[in-house]
Amino acid sequence: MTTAGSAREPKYQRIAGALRRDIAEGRYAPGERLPGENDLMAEHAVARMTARQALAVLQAEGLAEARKGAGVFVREFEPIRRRGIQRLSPEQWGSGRSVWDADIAERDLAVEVIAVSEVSGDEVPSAVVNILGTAEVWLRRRRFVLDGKPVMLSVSYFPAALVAGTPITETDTGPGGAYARLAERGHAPEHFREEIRSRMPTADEALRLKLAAGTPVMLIWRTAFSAEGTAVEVNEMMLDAASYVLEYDFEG
Amino acid sequence: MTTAGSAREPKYQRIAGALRRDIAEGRYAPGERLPGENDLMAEHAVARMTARQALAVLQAEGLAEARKGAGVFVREFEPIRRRGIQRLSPEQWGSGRSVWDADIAERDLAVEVIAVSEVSGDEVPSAVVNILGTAEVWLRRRRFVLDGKPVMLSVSYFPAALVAGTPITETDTGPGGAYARLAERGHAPEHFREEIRSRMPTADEALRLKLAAGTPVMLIWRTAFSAEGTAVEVNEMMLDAASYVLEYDFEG
DNA sequence: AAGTGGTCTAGACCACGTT
DNA sequence: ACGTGGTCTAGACCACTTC
Repeated sequence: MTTAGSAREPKYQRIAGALRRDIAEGRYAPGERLPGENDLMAEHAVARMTARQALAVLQAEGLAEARKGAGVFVREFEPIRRRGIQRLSPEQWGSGRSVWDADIAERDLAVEVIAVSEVSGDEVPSAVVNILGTAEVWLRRRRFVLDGKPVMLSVSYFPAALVAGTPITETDTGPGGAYARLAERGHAPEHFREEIRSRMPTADEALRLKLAAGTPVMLIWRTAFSAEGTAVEVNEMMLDAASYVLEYDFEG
Repeated sequence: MTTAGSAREPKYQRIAGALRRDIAEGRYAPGERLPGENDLMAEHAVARMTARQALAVLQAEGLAEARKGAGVFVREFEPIRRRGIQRLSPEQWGSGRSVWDADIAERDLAVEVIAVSEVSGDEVPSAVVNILGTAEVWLRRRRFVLDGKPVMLSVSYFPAALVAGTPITETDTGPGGAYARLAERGHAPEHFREEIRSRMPTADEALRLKLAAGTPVMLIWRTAFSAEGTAVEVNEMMLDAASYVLEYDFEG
């Protein structure tokens, strides 16, 4: 049940369909340049706007990517495998490694700490207040950059009462990261919940993640609970969906 | 005499931004109609294509939805909460309930069995062959429809050697579903792995899920392993991302 | 019947990247 | 310098929904 190509398929869909088939069948390889607006106008005898519309379809599907002044190219990607469960075991952060280390072995990674600050009241999203049970929190805002491209934005919220005076309130949280510090204070995270959504980014979000058109984001909201069942961290992550595969292993 | 539009931001982005703000601040409620092309042309003194482009931005972000002949409307969502782990415990399918029952309590659900067939060789995706270790498989293709809208497409693959002669090869798998039948044969699924990706759908996929523009899909590839560690099922699911929140609970 | 979005044309100027 | 995609205009006809 593909195309159906029935009587009245719009021209731009027809053109887009032909290009899509060519990409799928490898006639245009990842990274290769596709026929441009002028090529399509000549080849199919259509107006510029119609050729544009055809290329826009492929970009909206995430199959192609326009580079100003250069052309439209077939997209290529190589996703990061993020293991949702093993990566959070104490063996990971207990040994002085951050959980992120578990994800990528030998690629050029930079973790930028954008902000570490104490906030309260209206400045804290009400969903976070509800989960943590307090509006007095420390916030850590970070950006993860892989091979020069931002792949994830992250905001972690910690109850101020638990982390005041620890390195969690500083740029460098020390060996093992924030979870190791929480454990030293007797609030080791033991139970986790991750909620996953996906949607298209706003213009602003697309800018901050340098997303190509047609790329969704995945939103992960993680809550970490201590042994007593109290929430000790809420972490809102926004991932470039083209850069990630999430993996969860569990017993039935 | 064009333009030059005072600032660097294109007109259509300016118009889209104003509408986006209005939506965020509740001046247009979910389901409500937005100003149409003609309204925007008059209000901002622009050409039809420019007004269209502004509305296209909001649709691409998943914020708005066009209905032919009617107008452009603010989208509304009410996601299904899919619990990735508890839903697959033996208590669920062991008691004669299908795992799906765990997701939605009181909404109008229909599970359509599209196809049940034996396939082999080239007809089986090579990724599936690699995991199951055989190219002789039974396939079950289903569609899940909630409140009249398709929300998930699913294809399950089972090794033919394990399921031949069982109700898994028929339309109705019986109480507890396929997993209960596997358990009766001594191949109870015990370990699961789910891989999650997200991307924009192709035109064909959007049609089959009746997706609004600007809606990504989430792809879940689940592999079920028996106690001996052999793969007994591979399930490829494609979900309407606007209809789902995935949830995973686990210990550190 | 009126209004809506969907498609399409045939021009134009611009900012940008490659050459 | 040239070709590329990005933006924009001012028209047009169509299919569809709503009244």
